[in-house]
Parts: sequence; structure tokens; C-alpha cells
Amino acid sequence: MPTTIRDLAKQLNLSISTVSYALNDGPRSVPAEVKEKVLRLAKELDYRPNRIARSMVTGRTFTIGVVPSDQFENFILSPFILDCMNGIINECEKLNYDLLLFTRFSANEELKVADSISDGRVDGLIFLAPLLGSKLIEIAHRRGVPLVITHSHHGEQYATYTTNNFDAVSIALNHLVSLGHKRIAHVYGKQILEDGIERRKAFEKLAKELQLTSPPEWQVPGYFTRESGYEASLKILKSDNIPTAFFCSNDEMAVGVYQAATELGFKIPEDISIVGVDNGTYGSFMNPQLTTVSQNLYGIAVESVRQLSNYIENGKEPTSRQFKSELVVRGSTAALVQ
Amino acid sequence: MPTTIRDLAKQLNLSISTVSYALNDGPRSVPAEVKEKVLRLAKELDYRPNRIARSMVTGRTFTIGVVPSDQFENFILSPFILDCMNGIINECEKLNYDLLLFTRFSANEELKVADSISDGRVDGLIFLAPLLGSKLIEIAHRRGVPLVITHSHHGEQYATYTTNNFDAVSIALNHLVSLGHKRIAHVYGKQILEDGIERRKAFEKLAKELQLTSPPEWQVPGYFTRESGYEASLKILKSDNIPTAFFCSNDEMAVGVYQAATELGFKIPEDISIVGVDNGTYGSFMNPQLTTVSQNLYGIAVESVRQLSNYIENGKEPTSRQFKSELVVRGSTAALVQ
DNA sequence: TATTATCTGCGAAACGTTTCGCTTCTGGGT
DNA sequence: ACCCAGAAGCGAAACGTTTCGCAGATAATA
Repeated sequence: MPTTIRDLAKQLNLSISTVSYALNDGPRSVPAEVKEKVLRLAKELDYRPNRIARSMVTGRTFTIGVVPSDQFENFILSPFILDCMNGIINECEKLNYDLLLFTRFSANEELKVADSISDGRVDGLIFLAPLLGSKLIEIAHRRGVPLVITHSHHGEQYATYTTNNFDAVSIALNHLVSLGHKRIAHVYGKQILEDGIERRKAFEKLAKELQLTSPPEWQVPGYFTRESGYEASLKILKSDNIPTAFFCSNDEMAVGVYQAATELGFKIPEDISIVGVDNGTYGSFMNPQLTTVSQNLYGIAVESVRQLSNYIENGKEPTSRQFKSELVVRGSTAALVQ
Repeated sequence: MPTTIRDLAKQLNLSISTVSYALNDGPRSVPAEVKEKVLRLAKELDYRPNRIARSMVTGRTFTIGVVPSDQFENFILSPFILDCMNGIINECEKLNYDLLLFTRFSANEELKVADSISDGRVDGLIFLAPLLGSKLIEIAHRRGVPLVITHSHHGEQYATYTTNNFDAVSIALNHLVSLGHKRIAHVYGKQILEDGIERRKAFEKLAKELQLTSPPEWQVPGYFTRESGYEASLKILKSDNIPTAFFCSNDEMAVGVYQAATELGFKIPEDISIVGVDNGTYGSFMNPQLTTVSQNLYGIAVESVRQLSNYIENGKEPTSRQFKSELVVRGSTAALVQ
């Protein structure tokens, strides 16, 4: 029903090819008056080229697919993902890409998803913090879909955009140590996400180096969610051996620790200091605001889009980059008073 | 380079049509053994039907487009939008739709956007809390793209999924009144979003009905963001006429009020009670947790996807629905002590 | 046995573009 | 007067599907 290029051609007594050249300014020239005629009629008939048909012949869709890792039941876009998405969206806007957000995550549907990410609808893919066991990446790669990975590595052959997790943890712990803290608990994150694993290892190593007091019962598992941070820290805070500070493997879990601590009557930062990782949007929503180690979530997102698009458009192989972290001192840490 | 249906046909000495019938289980039958042969080879050659080509002929894309209102510079997906998106994503997953997230928002590009939302790539559109002046909706409608609107009305001809804003405000204010508060300030929201306008009007009306004390200087403008809530409330809190409670037109602004209040030494809820609207993910991140009026963001999102898909698939006209709000009492409100 | 329905299967059209190869025409350079 | 380059424009192929119209073979009905 919508106007097609054929309608234009017919009404103007021109061939389809000429009309196409006029509309697209190439690849061949048409006389100025013809072009004008075409454009005028196109406007009049509210003509818009059908993107599907164009993709059919050009092989390009000007769409980038985003594959978030499946996070939690009914809560696919976490605050963390939100910050990533904002960077991706803005850069896509600049580069004139649209964004296809893949919605089928369930692990048992992995094959279906695999088909849907490689059926020609996207020019390339961005994997957001993929789970460790996911086979999607290999499949997409084998099928020749251009892709980049954020917040995880996945073998040398992939371009990855990550934070140096060891540094991040080091920055956080050194900050606490500089404030006099030695008794530090660790709420670690999901152990099927690279960030979770790496930060946990980093903590263990650094705890020795910095001669921290941090017995096994102070290493508690979370899942990068507020709830899990709450549960995990509650156990520690209810025991008779209380740390003076918590290092949380991400900001969301730190929120949970806030709540557990507050509920039990501890004051932040007077009684307990808390540091998170991410510097996500909502760290500053908290009261007191959260001291954290920034991941350059926005920058990582932007860079991954840029490199992906540069590969798609110019064939330039994307190169991996690791991003630096920075300490963001706010209200949740204070010098230890004895 | 990928395997096509033609490759399968050639290798099996079958016609393309027969192969297609075998792959799709219809619309005509093929003998079981032929079908098996086809499926086996398809698997062997890692054949996946090209979605673009399929769309070309069927006219269907199995993709729903989401158009967020442009919110703030560099921050397109707000926490509010995040909650909406989660509902949309989950329902799309169930109904086997993918999601195209439109990324070009700038008002000055409205025409370009208009083309991109109606160029055949989506089966339907969901407008998320569109700005009041936006012409996108009319354009999409005129061009025959199925659409629904959330969190705003836009004329009788559109299916809309909204919250009853008057009720929401009423619930919040009655809660405060029941706690003894009469001196209530209002941080209102963006006046180019329907929610912002309606809640402001509701507050004005209810302030009279409930005989609140709320002079004009206590009606302060925000933009539904934390920063704006902070700025707006700071003015009031620094004056020599301090309310006992704040009603904030959304949760994010309430966060800003928390911060302003805390900075100036007010205690929540002892000195000042605060109520927000949304019951977004973030409200429970705060300390004390925010008392709020829940919008059923998730339910609204789900319902809009359902109705849209039902229209796309079965031609059943979507019908508007208004959703109820509920009071969620948490830690930021307390009885007024004199 | 003659007639009609049901299976199989093929070929081709259609979806709406982009772009290549050709032809015809014009004008400038020798 | 002849040649050649460039401009203008057309027709058709191609992208990878789905599906309609046919035709021939086989089975069911009278």
C-alpha cells in the first residue's frame, strides 16, 4: 500500500533505475531538473524507501544487535546494563545505527537465540558481559557475524572491552587501607561472570599482600544484586566478629550492605565503611553517597560500538582495549577511629 | 556465503518450493521422508533462513519498535524507562518478538526518525511516555504502522496504557495527611510529559480539598531527574519557611530531595517526610527506603505489548487501559510530631 | 471403466530495492 | 567530416524467501 519506487517511476515516466539514482544521489548522476522532479513527487506521495528491500540487495541493515547476558528472573536490564546501554545508544545515534535488542535469553533456548542473532538482521553484535559458559559467541563468530565483547574475555580471537579488575580491586582496598582499615569483608559477585571471578581472585591476592584480616567467613557470595548483597552481609553483621569495612564487588550489592547495616543499627561510614565497584548511576542515589571504583561503563560501551562499526564499514579489525578505573570518594568511607 | 534454500534444493535435486514447504511444515504437505532429508541437510549445512528475505515477502518482521521519549542529554534510558523496558522485554520474549530500540531522538531530527520508524522494519511500535508536542505518533499512525502508547494519552484514536495520575497523587497526599502532615511541598515534573502535568494539576486540586498549606513557593519545578529534585528542594529547605513533607512527582526527584535534606541536616523521616511516585527499582535502593505510590510499570509494559501483538497478529483493535496505583509505605514517611 | 479427488512436485511470480551493462544522443577535439 | 568521451536513460538481474498455479501420477469414488 505505501508508495514504492515503482510508483514514482511510473508517474514520472522514468525508469526505476533513474529514480533510484535521483533519490540516492548516485552512484550515477542525473540532471538536476530530473532529480528535483523526483524528489518533489517523492515528498508529495510520502515515499520512504523500504529498508527491508534495501537490505535485501545491499546486505546491510544499519542495525547493531545487543545481546545482554541473562541476569535475573524478570529483570533482564540491570542498572549495570542500563549504564552500558546508554553509551551504546548514544554512539549508535551518532553513527546512524539502530539497535536490535535480543530478548530471548533463556539458556535452554540457546540454539534458537543463536539462529536469531545470525539471520541477517544485524550488521554486527555487541555482547554485554556474557556468561562464561555461553556458546553464542562461538556460534556467531563461526557464522561470520562481526562482533565485539564487553566486560569479558573469550579467547584471543575476540575484540574485548574490559576493565582491569585487579587494578579496580587494588584501588578500592588501598583506599580502605589508607583510611586505617585492615579488617575488610568481601561480598563477591556471580562466579559465572568474568568480573565476578577476577575480582574475587584479586581480593584474595591483595588481602595477603596488604596483610588484611579477612577470614573465610568474611568472603561471602552475592550475585551482583541488591538482595544478594543484603543476605550475604547480614550473616557477617550478625556474627560476633564484625569487620570495619566492606568491599563489594559491585555497587548494587553495596546497596544491600547499606540496608543490612542500617537495619542492625550500624552507621555508615562511622561504624562501617563500604566501597563498591562500577560508579553506576544510582551510586549517587544512596545516602550517604557510595564511595566506589569507577568502571568507565559509558566509555567502554562507546568504544565497542565505534570499533564494531569501523569493522563493519571499513573492514578494520577491532582491537581490544582495557580501561582504567578511578577511585570515586564519596560519603560511605571514613578513617577508622579506634 | 551462508547456505541458502537454493543450495539445499540443488543438492537434493528438489525444487525450491518443495524445500520451503519441508522447512516450514506448510502450507503444503511433503512426504515424511523428503522432509526428513531436507531437515537433515539443512542441519548439516547450518542453514538458517534469511529473515530479511522472509520479511520481504511476508511483510512481517516479528520485531516491535520501542520509541523512548528523549529524556536528557546523554541519558536516554532513565531508571523509569528501565523498568518499562524490563516488562516489554519479558513479554516480547514470551511472544517471540525481537525489539528494535530507536536511537535517534533529537527533536530536530524528527522527520528522519519518522522515516526510520515507518520503513518496514517493525510490525508495530510502542511509544514510551512520549513528549507532548511530538508529531511522531501522528506520522506513524497516518502511515499505517500499528502502535500503542504508554504513560500518555494522545487523542481518542490511540490505545493508551496509563496510570490514573489523580488517584496516585491522592493516595500519596492522603497518606501524608493521615500522618498529620498539612504543610506539604510539591516538586513537580517535566511539563511536557503528561504525567508531569496531570500530577501537578492533581496536587493543586487536592491541596485545596485537603486544606493543605502549600504556598506557591513550595511548588517547585523539577524535570523528573535526581539533579532537578535536588536543586528544586534546596531552595525551599534553605528558606525560613519549611514544610513538614515533600510530595515528589516521581521517585528520582525524591532522591534529590533526600540529598538536599541530608546535606542541610534534616533527618528523614523525623524532620521531613518524603513520598515519591513510581515504585521504581531504585526506590528500595535508598536509605531509608522511599515511601512511594506504585505505578504498575511492569504491568503497563506487558499489557501494551500484548495488545499490540494481538492487533498485529489477529487484527484485534487494542483497547486502552488505566492502571491502579498503590501506596507503598516504607521508611521515608512518619507521623508528624508536634 | 470413467470420473474425480488427493498427493507430489515443479516453475515462476512476487516483495522493493540497487546497480550493472547497454544504447542512444550530444558536443568537443582533431 | 570523423572519432570519442561523457551524459542520460532504460532494461534486467540480483538479493532469498514464500506461495500460487499447473501438471502428472496415484488413489478413491461412482
